[in-house]
Amino acid sequence: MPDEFQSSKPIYMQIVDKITVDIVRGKQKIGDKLPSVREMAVQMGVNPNTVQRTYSELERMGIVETKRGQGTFVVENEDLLSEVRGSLQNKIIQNFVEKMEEMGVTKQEMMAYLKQYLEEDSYDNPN
Amino acid sequence: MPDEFQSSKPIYMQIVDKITVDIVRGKQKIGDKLPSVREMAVQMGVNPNTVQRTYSELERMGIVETKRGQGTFVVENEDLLSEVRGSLQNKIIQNFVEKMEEMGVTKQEMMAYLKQYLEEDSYDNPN
Amino acid sequence: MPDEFQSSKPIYMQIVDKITVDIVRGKQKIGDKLPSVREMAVQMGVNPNTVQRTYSELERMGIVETKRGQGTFVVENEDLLSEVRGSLQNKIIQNFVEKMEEMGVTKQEMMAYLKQYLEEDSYDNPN
Amino acid sequence: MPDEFQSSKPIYMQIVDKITVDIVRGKQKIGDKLPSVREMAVQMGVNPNTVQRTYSELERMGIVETKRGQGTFVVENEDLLSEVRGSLQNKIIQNFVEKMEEMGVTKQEMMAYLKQYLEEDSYDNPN
DNA sequence: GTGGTCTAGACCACA
DNA sequence: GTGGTCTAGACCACG
Repeated sequence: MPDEFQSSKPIYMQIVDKITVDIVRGKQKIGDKLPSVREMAVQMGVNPNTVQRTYSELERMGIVETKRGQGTFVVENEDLLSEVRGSLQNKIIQNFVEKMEEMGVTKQEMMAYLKQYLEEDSYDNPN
Repeated sequence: MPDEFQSSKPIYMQIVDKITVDIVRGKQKIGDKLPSVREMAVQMGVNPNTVQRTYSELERMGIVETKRGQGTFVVENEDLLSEVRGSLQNKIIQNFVEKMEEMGVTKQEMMAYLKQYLEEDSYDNPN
Repeated sequence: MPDEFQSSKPIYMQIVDKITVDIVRGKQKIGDKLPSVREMAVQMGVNPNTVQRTYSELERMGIVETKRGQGTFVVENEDLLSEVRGSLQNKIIQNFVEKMEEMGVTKQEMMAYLKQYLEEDSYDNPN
Repeated sequence: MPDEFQSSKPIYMQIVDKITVDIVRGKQKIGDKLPSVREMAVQMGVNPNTVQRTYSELERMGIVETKRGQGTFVVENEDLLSEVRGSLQNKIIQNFVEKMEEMGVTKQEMMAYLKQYLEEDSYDNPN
């Protein structure tokens, strides 16, 4: 099995992921204006073109819309955002299960280990 | 020069991870001889130097030992392997929890979502 | 410096086209007074200078005439307007045929496709 | 009605259109390799990045696929290409009908004018 | 000021 | 050699 070593995700996609999470978990609210391309470029320490590409991708995904000469805004469509949120969570769970199965862990064990981990964690950080 | 963006893990480390998993989950048993550097290089489709670095790293981690003129063998130390196995699993769980928390998911929800996912999955793939 | 790519037609020419169509299809009748340069500029959301150039061009084309102190009027020459109308229609047809030929569509097919399109369209919008 | 003047389509989209037509009408056959990004850039008198963007868009549209280190190829899916062809033709027809209607031409007249135009054209260029 | 496009030139992983 | 990403710096149309 030659040839399947992951090269790092492109920067503009890493930013896409970051912003998507921010939007989906409500850190950026519906209708909010995102920082301008140039601002965001400075914040991220990246070239404006890279951010531009990020914003294009976000628009293509439909979770952001741009108004000419005004800026880029979180789309006002709660349903879409919910859907994206669900899909992201599912991907995380799926990844987790796959990796655990690869380690030879059964489903019952996964549940047990997770429960244990969360309970230990709760002494410092009760929830 | 942005620096907060992850570049891909070096290939030799990706192979380290892969072999570690193979050993820890018993695909490579205690005392087994690993393929020679050249063989492994062919199998992985990479340069022998890369495999050499991989084996060095595995030896440094203590889960493999080289016998001059004979080859590279999985170390005969069940306790160590157990420890490594536990540590790997913990890392996977930790990563999962962090990502879910980043999405604003509470611990209760994590358990519920995972349970649901595993149950859905079981129709085709009962375990 | 690539040069074979169309840059957008100047705005004043786009307005020329628009007004020409309005006149030729009778939305602006023979002898009608066009809005003043300032009015039209507001209507179109452009600079008055731009409209000025538009009116000059329309006058050069002969389909409009300016009377000092009174305004700009559609020329009272039905024949000329007919001619312009025919020429515009011909340009549209020509453009259509060229594009279809570029797609490798034969003349018979053009007729057939157009007929089909118009008939489908007629369920909602009979004419 | 201020504000609807067409700015020229971006160069990379003009190239997209051009290549799409070439593919769809069979000038570029199924499985054919497109010129490399750099070659095409020279041919078109354009920056390689612009062509790169064109190729990305073509891939996004699904009518082209790229093989790492090998090149960009026309996708081997006759059905998809047929569909695209139909859609392009429809767009041309639709544009034609809209413009003619804007000129106050009825459907019957469109058919008649087109027929007449095609027949006149046939003296030089019989088909 | 905003987003969008384009060029020039560079570096990367891949085959 | 191929496609893909990134930077730097420029210009545009828009509100």
